[in-house]
Amino acid sequence: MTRRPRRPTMVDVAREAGVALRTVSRVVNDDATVGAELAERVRAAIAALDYRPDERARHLRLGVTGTLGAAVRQLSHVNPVLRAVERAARAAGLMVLAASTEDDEVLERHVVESMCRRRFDGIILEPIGEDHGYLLPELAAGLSLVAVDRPVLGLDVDCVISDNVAGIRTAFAHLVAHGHDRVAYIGDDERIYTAHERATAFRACAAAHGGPVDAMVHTGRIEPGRITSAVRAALAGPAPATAIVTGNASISVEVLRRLGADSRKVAIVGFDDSELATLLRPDLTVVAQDDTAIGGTAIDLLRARIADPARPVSRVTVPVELVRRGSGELPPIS
Amino acid sequence: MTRRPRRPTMVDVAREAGVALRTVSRVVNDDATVGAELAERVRAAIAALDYRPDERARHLRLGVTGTLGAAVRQLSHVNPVLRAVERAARAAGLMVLAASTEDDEVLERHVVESMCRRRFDGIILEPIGEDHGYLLPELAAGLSLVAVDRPVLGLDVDCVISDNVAGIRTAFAHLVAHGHDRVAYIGDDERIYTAHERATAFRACAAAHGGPVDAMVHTGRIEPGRITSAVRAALAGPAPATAIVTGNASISVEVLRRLGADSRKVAIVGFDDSELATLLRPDLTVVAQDDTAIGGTAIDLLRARIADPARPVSRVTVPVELVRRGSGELPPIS
DNA sequence: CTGGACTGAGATAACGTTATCCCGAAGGTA
DNA sequence: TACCTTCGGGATAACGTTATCTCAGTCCAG
Repeated sequence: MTRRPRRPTMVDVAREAGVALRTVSRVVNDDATVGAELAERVRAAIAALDYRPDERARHLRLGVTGTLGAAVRQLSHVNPVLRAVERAARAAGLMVLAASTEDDEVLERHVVESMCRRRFDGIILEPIGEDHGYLLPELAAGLSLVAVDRPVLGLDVDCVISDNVAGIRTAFAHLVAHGHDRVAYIGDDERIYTAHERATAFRACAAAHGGPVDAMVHTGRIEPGRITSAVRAALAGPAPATAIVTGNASISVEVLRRLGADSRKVAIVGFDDSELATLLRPDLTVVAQDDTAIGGTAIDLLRARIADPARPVSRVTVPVELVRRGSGELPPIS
Repeated sequence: MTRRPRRPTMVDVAREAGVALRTVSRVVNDDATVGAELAERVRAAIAALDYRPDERARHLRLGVTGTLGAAVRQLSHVNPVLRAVERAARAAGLMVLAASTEDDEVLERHVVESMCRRRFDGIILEPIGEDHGYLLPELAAGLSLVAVDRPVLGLDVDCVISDNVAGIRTAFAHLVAHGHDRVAYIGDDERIYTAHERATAFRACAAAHGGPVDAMVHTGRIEPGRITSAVRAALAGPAPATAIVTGNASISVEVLRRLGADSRKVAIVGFDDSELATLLRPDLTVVAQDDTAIGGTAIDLLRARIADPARPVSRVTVPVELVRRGSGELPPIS
């Protein structure tokens, strides 16, 4: 008795049913050209042997795998876009298999190359880092890739991104409309593309509105100490900010953590919606991304790219929406 | 010119280098039995053609894919166990590819069967629902599977689960030690195995401690209305609870949302740690699962199962830990 | 010198599918 | 009856790897 029993193959089924290999294949693929009686015999043999087709062989022969890869920063983090991607792909009859890049350039490369070697039909990537040169030969060899959330720097690749500039503008204008004159921005490390784009947009708003710019913008890595000092700096001095715009959901959490009970005294508009937004009093006003649209568009672009590798590259910008919940409507207290 | 250029294969490399196919394979696999000069020529050809091995063919030939599947409830939810699984697998040189089951039995089956047809070496599953009969033929055919978080009901399958009973006991004892006599439990739908196990453990604690049991236990689906009435019921009446144990992280959030400012008046111990736990005042005392141990053990079990399909099934229980943060140390207020 | 052990590299057969051909039987018409 | 078409179904060749042989050489002992 062998330890791991060899799985039955089409040959086994064919022998069991007393037909040719090709006929089994026909039955499995619902080919109409096989007689009813034979088809029944084949199906019986399949059931008897508990035959399961081997997709590896199928994919090898077909050339196509019906599988999309998703290389995201952290699988185990909240990622509504990934959920939308899965759903859209499922609706299109494609399977999405995901892996984490853990914000590590080396790991990202490893993951993407693994997916390429496995000949996934296409890849959805949340790109990290600056150097994506390793993608060049893969793209040349026919890899279909769509970047999400950020573009692939230096490469002409399809991507779908939120309208960060409009989001920041909306947040800023909203606070100004509620009487705020001194608005601070606390954001993530500007080496991250999205963070940089948002910070830059904020600087432009602040400059256009008049008043100090650099003194109101605090960006850098998400570390407890940095956030604490950023909050302190924003709210201190002779002309403290009366409102804060935060650069993403994690920053919002950290800022709220620092503010504690003081969060009622300063107006806040956060970028990115999150579960916590409705946990606090007042609830958090946010600039929400349209996750469903982003995920759906990503799958659309990827399918189009797979269907026609020569089609022109498209970079889609998805609108964002201001969700008023109270924290952004507080009046200035000085 | 063809639209999608055929990727170069080993045959192409062999022709380019003027060697036999087998020699290319040897070079790719770092076989020492190939002369330095030839190896160099082959490597040059590989670089010139931008050759990338096709894992599909490799896996088909080898019989093994070096790939583990993870079928989890929601990819895009916080899931520290999944992260630990990925890391442990990576350390073992295996790739983890994950997909969501979305708490849908039909989808779970679809995902697992897809992974089986792709001949993944093994699968980590967060089982949902009651009927996992579809797994039987797969297991018989040699599928290696490890269940995480909950067992596969009715099937004798490896699994690794947190010590829910000990966790509830610890939480209960902790509150009693801080002077609480009337402790309520608000938990998830008991059709979910984990929820049922925790609720049952709580009932046992309450019964052992004396006093009402059923009146203190509120379980059901996570819906705003239900949580609201559960909280109200727990804190109302002639003998209101002075402390609450919550059944999981989502319940904790919802309960805290309902309590609002009142959260300072009732002691709370939550099951599952989460990011929000340190957002509020006082911070949330929780029974934390050892995610790293769970994920690591799951991979260990899976690898052992793959190596020896005949080994006895093991069901591992991982200890939990009480993390004191303030909310569980509040004195009773009546 | 010659025979055997060793060594590097080439033919070739798998792995489990699908697709291309081809053939034999049935049916219809001249 | 002979011929042409139709159609179900069987050989067999891919798909791109790896593994098992086999076989020329080279080197050294007898």
